[in-house]
Amino acid sequence: MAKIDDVARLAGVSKGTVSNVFSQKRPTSKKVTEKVLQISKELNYVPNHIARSLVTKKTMAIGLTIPHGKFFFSVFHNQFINGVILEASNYGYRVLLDMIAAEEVKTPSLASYPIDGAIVLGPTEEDDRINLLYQNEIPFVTIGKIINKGLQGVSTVNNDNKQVIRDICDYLLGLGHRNIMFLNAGEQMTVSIERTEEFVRVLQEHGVMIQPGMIHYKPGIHSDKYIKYGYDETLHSVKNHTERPTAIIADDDRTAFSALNAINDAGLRVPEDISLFVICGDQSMMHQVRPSLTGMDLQPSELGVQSVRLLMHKLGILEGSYENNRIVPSKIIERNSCSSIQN
Amino acid sequence: MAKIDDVARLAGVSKGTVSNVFSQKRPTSKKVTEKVLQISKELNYVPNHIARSLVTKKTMAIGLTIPHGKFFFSVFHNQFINGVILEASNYGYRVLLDMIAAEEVKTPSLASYPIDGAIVLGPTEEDDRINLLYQNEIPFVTIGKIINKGLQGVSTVNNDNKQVIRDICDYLLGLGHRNIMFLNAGEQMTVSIERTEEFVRVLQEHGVMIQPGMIHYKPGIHSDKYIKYGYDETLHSVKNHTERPTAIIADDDRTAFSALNAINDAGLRVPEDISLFVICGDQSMMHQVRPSLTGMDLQPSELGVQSVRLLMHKLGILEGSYENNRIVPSKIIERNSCSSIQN
DNA sequence: CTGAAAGCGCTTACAG
DNA sequence: CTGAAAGCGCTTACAG
Repeated sequence: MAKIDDVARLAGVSKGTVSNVFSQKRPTSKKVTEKVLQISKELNYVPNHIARSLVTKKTMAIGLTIPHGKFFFSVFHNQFINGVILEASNYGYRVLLDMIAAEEVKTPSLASYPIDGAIVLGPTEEDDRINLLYQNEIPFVTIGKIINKGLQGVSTVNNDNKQVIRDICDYLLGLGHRNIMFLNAGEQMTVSIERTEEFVRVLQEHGVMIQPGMIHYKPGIHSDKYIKYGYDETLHSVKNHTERPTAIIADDDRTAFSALNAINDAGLRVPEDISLFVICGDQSMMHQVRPSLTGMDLQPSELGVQSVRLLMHKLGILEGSYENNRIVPSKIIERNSCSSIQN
Repeated sequence: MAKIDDVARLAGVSKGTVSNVFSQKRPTSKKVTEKVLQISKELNYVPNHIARSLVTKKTMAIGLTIPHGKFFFSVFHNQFINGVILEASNYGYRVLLDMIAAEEVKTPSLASYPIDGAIVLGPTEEDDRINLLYQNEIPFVTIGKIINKGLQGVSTVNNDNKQVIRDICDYLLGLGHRNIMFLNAGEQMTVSIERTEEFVRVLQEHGVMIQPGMIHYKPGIHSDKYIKYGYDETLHSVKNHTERPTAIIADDDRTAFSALNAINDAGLRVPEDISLFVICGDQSMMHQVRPSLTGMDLQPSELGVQSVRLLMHKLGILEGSYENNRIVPSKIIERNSCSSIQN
């Protein structure tokens, strides 16, 4: 590969000038510019990104750290990543997919991360990934709330989980439902905790007592119950004819499918007998299935876009003041799986 | 951030020695090793990845180039990427998500790609991304066949598209189906071309004439017909009671849903009236839906793993001889959407 | 608008 | 097993 010296020599200019033609950081005369460009094309020259990075201290890449595990990608993550890549490319940034494994954190014998900043997906309490970034002084943005008293100026992009649940409950209560079952996400996740709190609060505001068995949590990803989460819980509750729920809130589309199957297997129908609401699912899938599924649009792609923008602010690429905690709005998309209760 | 000079000075050794402690490329005495490690820990020192790359000419990153567009991520891509990341991390490699836009290719004013090799998803004929990689002398592996006479030693990982179609046809023919509708992928894709060829061949071998309207192609992603592909085609063919298909092969799960909806809307049932076969879909989704969908398991994750291995061979990381074109096997997963024809 | 030179933080023959 | 020095391919004050 040709290097800057080759181009400089053949173009009869200095290395600095060649550099400026490509970086545009200082003006170059039209004549010189053309000559340099022509020679570069002939030599198939392109500036070496690594060498440039070494002096500019910028890699023009952001890391997207994803939780370690085999099944980490959901449609939600998908769309999120989509938004991240698209927005990052607007600033000339590339995205480095990073799956920081636990072992890696313990043996930091590796070279420092070649990224300018990071976006952390699914942060947990005591998150090693975050500590690592913090130690290496790499600016980062987390998706979802992070509980960590030690760290200062942590930036977060998130849906308003409480508002989401409030909206859903208001919607179902408005349809006359009083007995609502909630198939929540994993118990240890901060999002689940917030949701449950708000779920209980809203229902109590409306004078609805929380019964045992009304709230369930998704089993761990390595549990064999993981894959059929929603089925047994629904079937069990539905068989109880006196107190059976008239509406079910499902964490994601897959859970909703399981619930739907259980309802059908019990000889009941959605939405005539039981309404079904999906918090987080693939919109086009929810649209195509019969009955089509009413649910929330959490705008994962927008979450991705906003997290990149926030990071760009922290990196000084984007100027102006900014809010360290951004909320991405969500809205209910009504389809055919919820109906008002028949008395 | 501390640098190698700081560590060397405080540890009372040369930079070269510090370098060796971290890289392990030359032996260091236990005493020196411990001292260096201790000082490094105190200073929070980690070798600078960029500086290292500049001299070693290795970035320890591979690029995953994905087609430009807003909806590029399907479940298939998902799982594929999953396999890529997991396998790459086994060799200490990171994955740079790259969405080479058309404009970018035209203005190569950007710095050379900081990657050691690349995996190209969804190559098309006359693919600018491939030309770019070729020009920059970056080793790459394509997923799916690439038609390009000019390039030598191109490596490819792929399913055996013809075998896939042959297996599917054999399966359906074995169930007694003779009138099979094929909802294929996009017309311009090499995979579609191969599939159609084989579809026609197998059916003709069994004495089945190809009728007009038996083979359809997925509209472009920006077409408004894209989202409902499969519905109109199915409804139209199903209404024709004398010649209606008894089996439908759908490119992906979404297309299958559309077909399923059309069949139901026409008052028919799957699989009693019409069998439905999915080529490429999310297995767990296909499992959960009712009726559960019989289809192919293309092992996208394995495709990812194999493409990384092949690339590692090309990079000289993995030794030994290797086959430049790898085939990942696929198998039929029988569920409840196909049944033998009732005469 | 352009050039000469120092320097970014490492690794790697070379020598011992 | 260790050190001194050159060099990886750029950018960037500094000077003109």
